[in-house]
Amino acid sequence: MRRKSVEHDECPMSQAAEDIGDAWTILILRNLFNGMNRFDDLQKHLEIPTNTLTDRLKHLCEHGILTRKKDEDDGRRVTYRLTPKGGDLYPILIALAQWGENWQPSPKGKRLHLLTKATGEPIAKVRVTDQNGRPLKPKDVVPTPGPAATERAKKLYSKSW
Amino acid sequence: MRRKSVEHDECPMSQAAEDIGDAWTILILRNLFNGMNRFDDLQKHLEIPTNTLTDRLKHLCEHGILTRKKDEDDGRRVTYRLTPKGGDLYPILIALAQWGENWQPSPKGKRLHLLTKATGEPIAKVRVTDQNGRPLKPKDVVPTPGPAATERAKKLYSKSW
DNA sequence: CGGTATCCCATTTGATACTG
DNA sequence: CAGTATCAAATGGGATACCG
Repeated sequence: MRRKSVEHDECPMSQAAEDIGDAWTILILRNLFNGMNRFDDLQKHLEIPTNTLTDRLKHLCEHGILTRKKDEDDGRRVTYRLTPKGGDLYPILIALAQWGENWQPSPKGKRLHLLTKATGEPIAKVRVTDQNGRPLKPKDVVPTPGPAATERAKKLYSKSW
Repeated sequence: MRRKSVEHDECPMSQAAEDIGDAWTILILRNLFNGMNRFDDLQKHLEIPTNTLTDRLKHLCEHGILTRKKDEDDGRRVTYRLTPKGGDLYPILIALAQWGENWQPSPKGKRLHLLTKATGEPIAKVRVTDQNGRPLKPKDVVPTPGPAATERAKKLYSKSW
């Protein structure tokens, strides 16, 4: 989406969404987290047009979420890998998966189980907590504008609209 | 985004992203979590075109994320509120905010602090954990297709591509 | 107040073909 | 293998005007 009226760096939330909120991008990241890291594996598995895949990969590389490296043995071969910044998207993807599975269930049952490798138990639900691990609801959290907050953000959080 | 080749209910992750991944939608949800629940407050604060706002609100209502209720006193007045399904998006929004603040910092400093109301301390970083609260990395988690998984998903998670 | 209805235009999508 | 090039078609964005 291209917007005129909303400054680009206004909100860390929507800025993040702009970078990864696209559905193709989410699918690509999902596959990368599962170890699929070559152009044509992605293309075949997702059935994504090659130019769209190029576009998304380029965008992810430019934003430091992926690295693109040529294989040293085979110069034609390219590998995409998650950077630390990319790897840190993991909680977001898992939270999306849990929400989707929970609230938009398939009539046929579960699509995806996320199990702890060590024990085989399901992982915990991703939550917002305080430093001691106590769950927090929206009303328990105070969003406070920092020095780089826009006027708009300050307005929102001061509730003087 | 409209796609042809990817079945609509394939992946809970990308399906969730389709529902809320749009940047306007994220901004609207953010404002709703902050208690802004009227059409024209949203419109003025976000400077979003009215038809786009209508579109996003309708979509969110149709997907059970918001309710639209007319004020009993003033029949002209309408209020949008988060449903439980909508409220459960909170961890996703917070995770997006934390990632954006962390990895796409503004040169001027922090834009948003998220503080625990009870203590004033920053909230914890949203993480993926096991049932005992121990942090899990992608390699510690086994994604397992459930009964409703598509062939494509099974293929991905079996790594036989 | 809370929207609809139009309109136009920039962008994006996906198909197809081609290349180093 | 990993893309580029091209292109027609769809779509979505935003401005403006209007309505119950």
